[in-house]
Amino acid sequence: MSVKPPPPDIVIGRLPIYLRALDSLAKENNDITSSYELGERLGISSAQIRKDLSHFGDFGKQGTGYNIRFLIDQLRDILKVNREWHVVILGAGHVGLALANYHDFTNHGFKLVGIFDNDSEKIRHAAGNLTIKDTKLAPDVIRQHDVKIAMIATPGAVAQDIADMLVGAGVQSILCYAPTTLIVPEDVHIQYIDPVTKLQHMTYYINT
Amino acid sequence: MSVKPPPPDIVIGRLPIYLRALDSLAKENNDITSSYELGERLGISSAQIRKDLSHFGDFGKQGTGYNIRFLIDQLRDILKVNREWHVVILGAGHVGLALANYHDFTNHGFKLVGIFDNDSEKIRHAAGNLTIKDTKLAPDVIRQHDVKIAMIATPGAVAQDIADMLVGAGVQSILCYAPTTLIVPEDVHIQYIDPVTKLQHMTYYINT
DNA sequence: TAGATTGTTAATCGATTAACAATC
DNA sequence: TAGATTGTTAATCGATTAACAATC
Repeated sequence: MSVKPPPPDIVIGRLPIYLRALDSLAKENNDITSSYELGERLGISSAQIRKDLSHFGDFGKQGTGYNIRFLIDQLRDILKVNREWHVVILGAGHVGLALANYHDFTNHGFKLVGIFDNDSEKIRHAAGNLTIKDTKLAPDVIRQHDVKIAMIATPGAVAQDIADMLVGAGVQSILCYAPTTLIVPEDVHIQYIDPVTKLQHMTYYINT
Repeated sequence: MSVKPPPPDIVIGRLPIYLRALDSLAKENNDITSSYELGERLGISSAQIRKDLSHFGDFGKQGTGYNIRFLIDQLRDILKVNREWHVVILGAGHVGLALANYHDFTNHGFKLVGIFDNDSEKIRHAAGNLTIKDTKLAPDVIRQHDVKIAMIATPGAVAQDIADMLVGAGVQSILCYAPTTLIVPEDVHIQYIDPVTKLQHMTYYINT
């Protein structure tokens, strides 16, 4: 008896990209699309798109393609983004404040429920719809709002301590803007957003 | 006669992470390190680190490990970050302004030489050390300062037009904060930073 | 029906890991 | 010298692609 292996993480990572492209096709008043059209828009082979989707079900029709609304709904189910998630921000510097004002979170079901900083100068000031609170209060807020997702926008030097605190309070997903690698238990997922390392990746290829 | 294949892009992408870890080891007053220690810090196998580095040279000593200062210098050479790069920002919303105030760019040799927006309300206002200029002026500034790197922080809907303009003006590397996939010539490199797709990648794994 | 496009298989391609001789 | 760690090889593992029968 063979057990079906879980879909590869690299495939999971492409689903949000597919979803974004489908949303934009829907906004342009299309009803159906094909793996070819989608691949064209994303610079991905049609075979890869079909293979990726086949991990989760048969969503298309031979000869026709994919119903866009239907595929959007399926992907939103798979990714669990068909609900509202509560999110906290740690650090209220320029990055944290930009995140607090980023409307695409709300548009996609990510509701900000807290922003925290250690700096008493910043505490009680506004940030988007929120008021900056002392970092000490973060665990309480996380538990009260059943927060599973946090964004770290602190200096690199304190990011690991913050991550430990978040994990202790029940956070399972961390979006890390701090320029450092975090060590967390393996059931906690991290995505890194460090513009400097991304720029350094590209400078390799620049010919002057 | 066999031609050595170029190092894989996935390896290039890890070098900045190694560099960052080495910088932090150096700051802690270490002189040497090993592939084991580095792997420990980064959650990467020591074999992978050695293999990755071996694409570029023999940087270590058997029995001893790697001289940190030396390896940092080598990696900075390889990645071409041992010089100053001029960078422009397109879009002066919250994200663009946060980027204009992000000091890690300057610390790593990325010098901001322009920030642009279409909104006449924003033009002539300050952003970090810069003054926001009309987007129409971007091609001139890019050519004057020999800019090869741009960051797009505009709404998704205009990002492709902006990218076309940048490529036309000579930009080879684009860091894209706009939530869309860009189509560019193959000698132009793009890195995407879309927090929403990264969050959606992680929600898949959350158990409630 | 004829044309189009899926889902899937098998082949190819590429990346990671384990193991170890070389050697500091 | 003995212990440690590299650089490299071969084996393993995993991801992508090409091709096509199935079928709408």
